[in-house]
Amino acid sequence: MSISSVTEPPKTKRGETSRAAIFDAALALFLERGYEATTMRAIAERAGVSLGSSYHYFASKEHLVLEFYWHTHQLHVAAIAPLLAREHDLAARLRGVVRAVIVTCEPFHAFAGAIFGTVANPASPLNPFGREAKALRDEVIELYAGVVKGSDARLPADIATELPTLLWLYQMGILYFWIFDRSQGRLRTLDVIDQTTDLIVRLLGLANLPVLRGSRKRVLGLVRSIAAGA
Amino acid sequence: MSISSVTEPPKTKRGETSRAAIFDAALALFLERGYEATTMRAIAERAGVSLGSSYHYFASKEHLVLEFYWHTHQLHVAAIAPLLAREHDLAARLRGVVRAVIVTCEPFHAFAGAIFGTVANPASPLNPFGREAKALRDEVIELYAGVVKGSDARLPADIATELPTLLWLYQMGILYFWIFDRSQGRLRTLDVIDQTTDLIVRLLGLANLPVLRGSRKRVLGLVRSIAAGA
DNA sequence: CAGTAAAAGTGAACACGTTCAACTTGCACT
DNA sequence: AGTGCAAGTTGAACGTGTTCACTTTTACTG
Repeated sequence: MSISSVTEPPKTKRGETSRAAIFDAALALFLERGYEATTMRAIAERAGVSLGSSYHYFASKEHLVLEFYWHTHQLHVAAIAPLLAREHDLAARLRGVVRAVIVTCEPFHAFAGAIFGTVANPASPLNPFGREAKALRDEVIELYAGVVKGSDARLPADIATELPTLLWLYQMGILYFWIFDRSQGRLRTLDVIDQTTDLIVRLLGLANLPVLRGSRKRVLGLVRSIAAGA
Repeated sequence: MSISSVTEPPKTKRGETSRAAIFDAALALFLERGYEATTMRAIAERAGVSLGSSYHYFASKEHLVLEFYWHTHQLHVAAIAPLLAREHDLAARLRGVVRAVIVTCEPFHAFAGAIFGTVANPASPLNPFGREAKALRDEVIELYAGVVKGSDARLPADIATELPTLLWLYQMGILYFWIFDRSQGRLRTLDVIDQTTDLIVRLLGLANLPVLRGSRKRVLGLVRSIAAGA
């Protein structure tokens, strides 16, 4: 498990304490008031440090968001460990893992939109495809590689190579849908997850059919070319 | 052709002049310095109005971005008119229309990332799925409905209904890719467009195959359910 | 033409994210 | 104990987007 550092990690005990206090304060305030209504001054005050100190540990308010992503990612990893150990059917693994994403993030739904938007900005180096998010991105892709590898599904090599990246993209799509979902208990998102994971596994089974062979090659070529550029 | 108003339109000649001056100044400054480096004060100054006046016509800096989208949309519509009149092959129409999007937007590539990110924010009512962007969204979807309808392709009714919305989504995906594309002459994006439009048309042809029937129904059901929620 | 209400226009003031130069703390090494 | 230096800390100051109470201009009516 890698260290979830966004900027340079603290080098002293005191530093670690301050950094944690700042992030904890930020998370608490995001929950209480939402992202935009939470000011850096309020975060610093609640954390018991000065405004300047906050910027010593987090280069910007957005960096607090990236740290938040790390936080939820770790919650997610912990949540799915039992499932991944027990279940070996690909569809069930996929469904469970993606459902766990939105269950994990549910407490943060109210401010997820503001947070997602901030970091989705292509101009920011913190955007999902950008430099500063690479460590997290790689870890999530690795997670999905494990979901596929640990299943009893037998996939062609070319698909198995690109699938984890595609599933990472798919997870982002689900999260985007979830942000807009105002249904009770987020049932619509859960339903979409069930249907799409099923569909994905079904299409994977169909990919070997002669009629789809050509399209499959083209799709994978496209995915490789796109992934190479990012 | 609808009026491209973002907030309430001006009611006097003088108002129209001011509004246009503000937008023109904004566009010029975005081109010169980029989006973030352009301040509302600089826009007001170049437009020859006061800071407060800018906010009389555009409720926020983001609203200037939405107006910018209207602007490029109109350029796009004008650019594709000849093609749509002449060409009736669906693949060619689609390729031409999507290529025209990025050709139209090419002069703005440098600041497109900042602009896209600002308005993609799910927390903003200006986001592509949101209330304030509805008029533009509907118009683009209508444009793609025309692309499909004016072609000689014979599509099943259920697909024809949902396809325009999917193509609008597809266009946003292409734009997102284009933003990150740093290749010379944006050749990578053009290549991706050629391949994906071909692929789309091919898959549409395959949708009637018995093996895909089930998946097709599920995909369309999904699309309908997702579109209904937005 | 006078009156008036809506539209257009103004700039000072506010709160925010961020920067920075100066200050304090604590550890390593002699 | 003393010294040096990196890490940690500070809050005033800057520039930004945005708001608002107010003034000026415009268009229309009796």
